[in-house]
Amino acid sequence: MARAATTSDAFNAVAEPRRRDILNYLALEERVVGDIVVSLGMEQPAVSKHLRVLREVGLVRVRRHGRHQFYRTNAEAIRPLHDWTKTFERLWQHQLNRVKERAEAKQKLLDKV
Amino acid sequence: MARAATTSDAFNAVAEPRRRDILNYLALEERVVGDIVVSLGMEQPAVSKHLRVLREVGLVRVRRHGRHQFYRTNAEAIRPLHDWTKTFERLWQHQLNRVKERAEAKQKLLDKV
DNA sequence: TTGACATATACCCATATAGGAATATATTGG
DNA sequence: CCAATATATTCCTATATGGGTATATGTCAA
Repeated sequence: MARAATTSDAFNAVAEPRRRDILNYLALEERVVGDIVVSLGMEQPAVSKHLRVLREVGLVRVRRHGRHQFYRTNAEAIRPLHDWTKTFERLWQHQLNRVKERAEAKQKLLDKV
Repeated sequence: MARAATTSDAFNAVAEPRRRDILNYLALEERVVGDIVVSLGMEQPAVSKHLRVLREVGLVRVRRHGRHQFYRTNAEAIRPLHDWTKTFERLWQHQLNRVKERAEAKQKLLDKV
């Protein structure tokens, strides 16, 4: 079997860095395809193709106005990613604490000398 | 150009669902490869290959003891993912509020009838 | 040392990619 | 209606994938 399609879920869709760039760019306000092309310095067909992937997994929404397509990030679709990573939050805090404690213990030993 | 390697960063590595399963499984305590095979019902070579990818991007740590390899999730490596998704947190809360407000406004109209 | 056990690697294959170039499909203004 | 503009699609290709299956490597136990 090959790799799962980029359109199979949000995880696969955001694995591509340029698509994350686009999501960042469209986070605060809707933009027209041409704006993305200029601002991110990508080829127009590349942008359209990335937008298609993002649209298929619900990461962006489109609104058509004349010959312009206004895209914007649908933050809600990023939530599953956030939720999954969040389950590890407690752990890395814990791991960091352990590192810190060890460092402090070591320092204490050094202070005695 | 083809898709970026699964080993290019954490984003690509966790795009594969079975690898997320493994990370979940190894989150709380270190485990031996054979345990993963049994618990997640995967073929042993498949597990080894996924572990290799996870190891290359620092998502798991290994400790060898005799012929056993103890793997555990390195939560710290998930943090970049969490940080990125977190930048959208405010937005989906905002978007949800707008949906809620609209629903309430609609309900108010219906109540009048 | 040898055999059993634990894990990793090699090999094969169907598949989907991302980018580039060219072209198709809308939609508008005049 | 036509030319111009905005966006999407098609075609091409090199590449890496994930799953099997088979095999290699490494390590212990007797």
